[in-house]
Amino acid sequence: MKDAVAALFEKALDQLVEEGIIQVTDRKPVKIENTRDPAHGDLATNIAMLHAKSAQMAARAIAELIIDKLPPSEMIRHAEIAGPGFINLYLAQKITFEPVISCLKHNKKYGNHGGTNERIQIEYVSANPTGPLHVGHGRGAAYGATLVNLLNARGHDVEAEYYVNDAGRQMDILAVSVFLRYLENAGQCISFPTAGYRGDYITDLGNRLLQNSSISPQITFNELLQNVIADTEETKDAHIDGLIKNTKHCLGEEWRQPFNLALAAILSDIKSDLSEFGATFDQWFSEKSLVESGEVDAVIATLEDRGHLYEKAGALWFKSTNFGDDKDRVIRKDNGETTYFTSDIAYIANKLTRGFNRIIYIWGSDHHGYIVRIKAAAQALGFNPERLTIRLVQFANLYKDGERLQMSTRSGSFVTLRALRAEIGRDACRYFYVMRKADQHLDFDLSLATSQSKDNPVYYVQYAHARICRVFESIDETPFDQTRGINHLTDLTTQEELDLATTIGLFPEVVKRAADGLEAHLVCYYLQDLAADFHRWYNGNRLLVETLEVRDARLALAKAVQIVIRNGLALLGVSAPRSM
RNA sequence: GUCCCGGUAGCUCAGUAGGAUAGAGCGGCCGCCUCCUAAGCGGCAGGUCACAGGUUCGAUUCCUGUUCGGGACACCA
Repeated sequence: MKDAVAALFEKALDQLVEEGIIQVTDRKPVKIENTRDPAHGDLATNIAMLHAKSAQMAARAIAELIIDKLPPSEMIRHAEIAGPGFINLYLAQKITFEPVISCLKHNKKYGNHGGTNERIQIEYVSANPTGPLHVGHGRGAAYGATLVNLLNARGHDVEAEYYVNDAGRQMDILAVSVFLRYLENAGQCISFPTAGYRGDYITDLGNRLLQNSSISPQITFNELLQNVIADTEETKDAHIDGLIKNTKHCLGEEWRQPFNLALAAILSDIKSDLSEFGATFDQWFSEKSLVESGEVDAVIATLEDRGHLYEKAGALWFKSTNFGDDKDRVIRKDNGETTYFTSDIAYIANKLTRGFNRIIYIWGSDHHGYIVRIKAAAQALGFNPERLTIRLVQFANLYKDGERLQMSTRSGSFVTLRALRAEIGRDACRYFYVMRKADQHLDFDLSLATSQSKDNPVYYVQYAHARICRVFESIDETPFDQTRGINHLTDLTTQEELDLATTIGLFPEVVKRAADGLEAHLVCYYLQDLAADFHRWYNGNRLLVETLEVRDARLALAKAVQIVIRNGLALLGVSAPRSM
């Protein structure tokens, strides 16, 4: 519709130039904007001001000429010059209600856009499977899941993926932690390493290992301590590495039992947690599979062939400084092990050859230093780094009773996502997590969120939906006739009704902007605006009036609001309750 | 030291492809239920958009500098 209006202005401008009335050396495209203030009409354009300079005329004079040449259209009721040279447009009332009709027609698809043929992969959460998800992961999950919905609504072909870090040292630490709890459960006296994982879930896993495994229990903790440096603050890493080495040696093939048990149990917990949270994935990609398939070695060879590697101090380095990084990065340590970064390079290579036009990563903001690095790797492998988009999510700070809660997976004193959901519910969780810009700190006040008070904006939006449902339930005798309602929409003349229709019309644009800019929070603000428009209208006007034409027109408008709220909340993964 | 993110109402925050009188929620004050859910609505008060330059017809928005706050900078994952 805006495009059609813009075309009218282009035509008028063309004519003025053609007739030589104005000379424009720097022609700019016409932009039609929504007005912020109803006093400025429905739409506005600054086209006259943009050309004032090159035409060497006053903006208001140009505006006058343009309005003069504007081709007649039934869309525009009135055009006027305002302020320094804006042209404000008042739409025909019929046009104002067009979005309502469109919304009723498309229903669940209202707000969606046509297919773009763009294949996008989005990777999110990807937390190490070393423990349950905590509230910090929750934000990435909520943000990523909402983006998946938004990008789908935008018409892209989206694939969501979780990268499982099931290889590497952290997993070894996990396995040895479980094994030590196993020994402890078996009655041995152990001293648990400082660098081990300490949560209760580790003890539970140790217990399960004891009950289900076929590990021969002769191994003693003292054996594992052979030649291992003492566990002090300075040597805790070397200490646990020694324990890992000895445990692997003592257990041999059986090492896989604590390892696999822990991985399977924790991953399955993460999967169900995310699923209950409404965060879905098309693919769970294993880091281990990259190692086992030889892709890690292959990518090292490729980098070697391309001349991006060198050796120094016994380690193999990637010359990432050639691609803007501020220092080179180790690919293979002097002890022969590859680093997590090496796997990441193999992973990005794998992703980039799977046919996606665009690859989106959602990372915790503490990873911001890796952006340059991963793009450098992509570039070194011959790919265009522009295909990668990396979005950082600031961790959420959790507050309770005005006090900030400390979180640490290692110490076990963290608050899990599961616990958070249990306390405040999925809806409030999902909404709160994304209502702030992702790269901003989020203070998550548990006391406030658990209070279930009206301060919670999610209730405000849901309440509007529930109210509309109740209205429809209260219809007596003559049922709602949508066609009759649509035919009489122009009977609705109050400012509240016109505002609502206009706001409904903004929804597809909001979806587009939010998807294109990866800004999920826009949906929250939009829904709060829409709900506010509705509550204002509802409060001052009775919907179920005697005159059926007016009643059904109002019901048609209310139904459109209901559809948009439902669709908008669905994007956020929040339910639209029929009653509250 | 280098690099990110930010500084907008008492508080928490929206708002930039540059536009008109800068918005919302909460908190404060004053009102509104014989009526489809008052988990709601209306009104009032509250601002040198951190500071200083620059670009522009026009800057909260873009550029530069300053300042303050948060974070990141491993042969860790």
